[in-house]
Amino acid sequence: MPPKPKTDIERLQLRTLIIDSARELFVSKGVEAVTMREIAKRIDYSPTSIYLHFADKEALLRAICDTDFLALATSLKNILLITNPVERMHAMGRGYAAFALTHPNHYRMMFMTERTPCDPAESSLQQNNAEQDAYFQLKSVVSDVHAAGFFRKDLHDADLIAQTIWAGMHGVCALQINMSEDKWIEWCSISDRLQLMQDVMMRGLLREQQLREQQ
Amino acid sequence: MPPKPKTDIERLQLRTLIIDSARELFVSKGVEAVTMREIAKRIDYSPTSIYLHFADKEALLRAICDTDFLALATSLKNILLITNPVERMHAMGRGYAAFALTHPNHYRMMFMTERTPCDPAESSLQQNNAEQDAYFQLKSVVSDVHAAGFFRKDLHDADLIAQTIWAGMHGVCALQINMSEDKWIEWCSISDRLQLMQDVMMRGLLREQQLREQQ
DNA sequence: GCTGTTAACTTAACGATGTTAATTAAAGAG
DNA sequence: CTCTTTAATTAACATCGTTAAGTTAACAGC
Repeated sequence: MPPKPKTDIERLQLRTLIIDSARELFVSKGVEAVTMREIAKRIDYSPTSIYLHFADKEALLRAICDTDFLALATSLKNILLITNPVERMHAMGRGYAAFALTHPNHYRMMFMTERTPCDPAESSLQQNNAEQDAYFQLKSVVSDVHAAGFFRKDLHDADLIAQTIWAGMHGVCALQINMSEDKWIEWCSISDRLQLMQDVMMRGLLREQQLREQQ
Repeated sequence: MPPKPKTDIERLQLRTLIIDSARELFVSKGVEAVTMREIAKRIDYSPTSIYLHFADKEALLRAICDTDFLALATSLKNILLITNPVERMHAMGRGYAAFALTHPNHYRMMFMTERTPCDPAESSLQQNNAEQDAYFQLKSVVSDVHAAGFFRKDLHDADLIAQTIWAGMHGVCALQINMSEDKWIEWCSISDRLQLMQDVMMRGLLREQQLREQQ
């Protein structure tokens, strides 16, 4: 029963319906449960209809990723309002970890799964937009801390600092998501691990004087 | 043409033949290329024969993992001979990253892939064996540094410290393996990122006096 | 009003995958 | 020589992503 003409709006609605249905499956049952056939069943279409909106499964997953990247940036937005730059940087780390640990499936897909590299040109998100680009948010905060002269004197590259902070938080979150059930390791509590990582980052990056003041 | 009796040695030989063949495929073409049928073709057996030695694909992959965990511990063994404990801890970090980045496929499977948690009871490796357990190696080094009184005065839990160091190195390596092709980020060189992470860890964990001496 | 053309959608099918069931062949035991 | 056991095989199943070939309905032009 296929009526013919569909406005751009209707096409977009169906597209987002597919994405939402796929995400529901994904969140509740993990990435393996996301099959084209199951998605189709949920929205009462045939599996092949999905291919009218997405080139393949990979493209569909990347569309989900895009909305998740936006969700991450959105969840961090309020933190940018904190005036003290060091405190803001600290809060960014906490906010990032909170997102990762409350949405582990999303986080895994975004940062831990092998996937064709994300090209900004093909993304629906705007790079260097403070509302959409979480890396830009982090880099901005790092730049502010640097402009205030709070980093150690040999640290100048905002990208390098941002990527190191990211790596530190990512390391804790990724191990937690992937390995926390592993019986080989006697895991300390995730809050202790997060706190020590943040502490180490601060001590390792900031001037001593600045450390005392934050205290 | 199945001759009947097989000694335990022959059974083990075939088992390791399967593992080796699977690993070859895995290393050269990635985890997706590892199919039961392809493995079987390589060793001139039927696909179902593999199931006489492994319960399922997951078990086979875990067997590969086990040999890789051993390979990691072996590659770090010489580092334990370094006398200065701080230098040893530093070298452990470098050695770990070197393993991760020269065997990215293995590293991904060991630490970045969703898999049923590893139970020490079912592993072929011995926990807390300095030749086989890389985490034990790290924890030993951390304990030595702690015993020497080189950590900051508020740091006492060797597990917590080890897990934080691990998370820091893992963060850098995991982002490199998974995201280094991502065009969204202007990645700094991996050597710079590794060095800053190690630097931050040292500054964040060690007493100031100890930092100056290492300099 | 009839007739294409085209868009939306479906059914059928292909090839590949992990895995199980049923079967065969050979070596040893009695 | 028969019987059991074991290594291995072939056949098959269900499921997956994906493509090809149809089907139906709305619009355009005459």
